[in-house]
Amino acid sequence: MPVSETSSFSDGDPRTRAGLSIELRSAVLLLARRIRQERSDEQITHSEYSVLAILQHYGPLTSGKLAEHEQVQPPSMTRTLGNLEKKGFVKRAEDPDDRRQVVVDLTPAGSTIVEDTRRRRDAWLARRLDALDSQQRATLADAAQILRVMITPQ
Amino acid sequence: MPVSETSSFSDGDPRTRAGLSIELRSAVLLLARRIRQERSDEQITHSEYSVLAILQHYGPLTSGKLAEHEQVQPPSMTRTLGNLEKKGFVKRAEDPDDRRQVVVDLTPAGSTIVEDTRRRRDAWLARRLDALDSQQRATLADAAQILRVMITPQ
DNA sequence: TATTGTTATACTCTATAACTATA
DNA sequence: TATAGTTATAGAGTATAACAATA
Repeated sequence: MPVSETSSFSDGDPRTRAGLSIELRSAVLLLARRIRQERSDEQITHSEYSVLAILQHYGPLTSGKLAEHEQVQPPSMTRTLGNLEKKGFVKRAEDPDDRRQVVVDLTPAGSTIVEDTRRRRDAWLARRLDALDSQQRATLADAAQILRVMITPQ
Repeated sequence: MPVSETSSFSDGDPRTRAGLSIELRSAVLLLARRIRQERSDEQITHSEYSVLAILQHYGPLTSGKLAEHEQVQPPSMTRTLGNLEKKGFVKRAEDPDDRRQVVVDLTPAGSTIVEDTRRRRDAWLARRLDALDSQQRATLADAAQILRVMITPQ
């Protein structure tokens, strides 16, 4: 491998447009896999935790709104909610004003687990962020903002 | 929600340590899903493409080296290689010096498909990167480098 | 008719455990 | 015994298509 290379690919210099695409994609896919594998609390998966965290923040939401927030298709949310309901962490109820809609809310157990889980679930990533200097953290913070805008459906 | 907030979570200010963890995780997971869903060429999945790209760059590698490069367990790589072999894009051969090892290489069809696919597969991400200004792209490039180091097993 | 959610089904990605062949 | 890879099995996450209930 030539000494000038900083990555695995011959066009992988992240300062070029093609290189940025390659490097960003590779880094993002690896990090996503790592995050999903962090299951310090065996009671809930990452997707489930994510739904509980939304409900904790926003309060009761319909299945459709949750799917939209998570950018998944409705059947995917139905499945996640089914699992959460089986575990006793959410309850589903018909909206009395529009009985097609299902309003989802945390149970007390769900409230407890999402609070208890947050710090443990964050441990892996937080530990690595702590190992960075403040300049690097600032760069990642900026990057997260840019990515959020990029990802938002146009 | 306080006006100072930039995100969905009450501790989601990416300038705080907890907020950075939350924002980065959310952005990374969404982007990873989007990238995996980009299958402009229906012949290969993203994981398969990724293996072909490595082989194109490095030349023939053992199954173990490929698993290490992709940071997956050996059986995961076995499965991906099996799929690629069925599709005629790689061939596997015993290493004559150590017959436990399997050396994997691109077939001519594999070489063709990885080249043909690269630009199409990159289209979604590249389009969005092109919409950014050069300062934002530089930030993402820096972030990709930082993430690469963070992710690397310690 | 249009919308909301569910069921049925299938595919991708990944893992762990147990095994085979070779060193 | 140790290593490289495979087979068997399972689970998470997601999708599309077809459907039911309600508006």
